[in-house]
Amino acid sequence: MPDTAENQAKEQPRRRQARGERRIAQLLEAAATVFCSTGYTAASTNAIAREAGVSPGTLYQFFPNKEAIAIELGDRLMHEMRDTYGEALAPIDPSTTLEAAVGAAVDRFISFNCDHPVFFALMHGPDIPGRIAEEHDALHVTLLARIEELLSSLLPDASPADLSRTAHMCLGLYKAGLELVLGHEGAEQEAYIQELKNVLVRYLEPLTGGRAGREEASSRRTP
Amino acid sequence: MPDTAENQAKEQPRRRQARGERRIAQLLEAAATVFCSTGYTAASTNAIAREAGVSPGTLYQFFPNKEAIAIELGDRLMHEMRDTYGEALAPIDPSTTLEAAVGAAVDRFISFNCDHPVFFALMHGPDIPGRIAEEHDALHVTLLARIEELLSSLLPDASPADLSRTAHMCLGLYKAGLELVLGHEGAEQEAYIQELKNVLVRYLEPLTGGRAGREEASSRRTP
DNA sequence: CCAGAATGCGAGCGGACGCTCGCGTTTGTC
DNA sequence: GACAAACGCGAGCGTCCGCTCGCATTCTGG
Repeated sequence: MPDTAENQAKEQPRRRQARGERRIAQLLEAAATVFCSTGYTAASTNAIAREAGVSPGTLYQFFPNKEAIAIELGDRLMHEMRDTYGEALAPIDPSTTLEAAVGAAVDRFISFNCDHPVFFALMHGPDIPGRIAEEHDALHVTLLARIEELLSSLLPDASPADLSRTAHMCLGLYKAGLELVLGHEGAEQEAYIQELKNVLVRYLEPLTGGRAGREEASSRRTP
Repeated sequence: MPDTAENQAKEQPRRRQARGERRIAQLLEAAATVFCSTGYTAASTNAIAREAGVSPGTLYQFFPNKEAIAIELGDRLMHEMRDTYGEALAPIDPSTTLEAAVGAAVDRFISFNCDHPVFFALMHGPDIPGRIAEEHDALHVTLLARIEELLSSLLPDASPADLSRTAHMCLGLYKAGLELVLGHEGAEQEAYIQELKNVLVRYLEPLTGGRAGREEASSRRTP
């Protein structure tokens, strides 16, 4: 069964011109701006269209409804996020310090969230509709699994329940730190990043029993 | 100038019957339920009235608008909160352990938030209108000042900027832990409370330089 | 017991917002 | 150049929701 017009109704039911792709990118960028400043529910499709400099009708030429805009935006962010956290959490190099590992992971995640503030806005609102929440949960679960995997190499004698709880704590602590980091700029922002790293390192350090890294007493005070 | 009908227009412009006070309490309770399950913006006044078993008109007999409901609810929570955190953060007893001080404060705050889940719902939504955000900010600032005061006795040689940053971190960490605590029940919830305490103690311990409490190496592992 | 105030009701107003529809314009294809 | 399809527009439809209004019922002071 080759690609007839009927059976691919869900994939690309419509042939896009280059202009259309540009409009889509433009609309997604505008949506990101509006979502960032007002949140998902409070953002009106008319406002998004206005921000993009097009009419409401044009917006609905490319998106079936408001939710689809957030879905598509979320999808694209997810892909970038997967790349980023792939880089951020992949190396389980046992020769590195806990401090260095945490520092690298935090730096990558923070830079991603600073580059895409809409990610935080979309994932933080309690008002997001079903589909986005599902995707968020999916990413959340994947992230937790990855963190658990990393932690298991640091804490081989922890029970699965403890491991899961510790992973949840790490992610929650990161989110809390992220909020503070995004709320400041320049030197103060850098200071909060360092504090976040301190929190994570000091939280995890006593759990390792001196297994990871050579220097144990190196993260005492912020220089 | 005694209380004529004109000059007290903003205080009690209307004499309430006992029935009215009951209705108000009933409506606030219903509002708390609805706010908890759907958030502020998504909550409709008709839904609140329905939850309370009264008509929309009756609701507007006692509240001028939707915002006023949240304001009043917020005000009552604020008062209870002030009492609670007054108890929770008041004793700066220098003879107690850092661990004990953190543990006591966390326990009191957690129990307050568990008793009034709507507090978390109202304070966490990014959709809250002006007045509530103001009150939230006011409480936030007061809390931070209180935490800073406590920290200054623990870290006498820290700069004001460091003190403020540390206080912000502590509050952020607490919020993160609270979210996890509220998301679990029973033994798992208790475990998260303990983890939250561990995070705070381990974060603050290295900063004290061994000033508070007798035992320094007592909070290593969760029993 | 009665006048007036407080309480209670629910249909419905006004406006905002998601989304549609008809029609004109641009672009790709032969 | 001609035809179809994709693009673009903006007035406006349907709906939902905060809130009002007129009227009935219950309470309270004198």
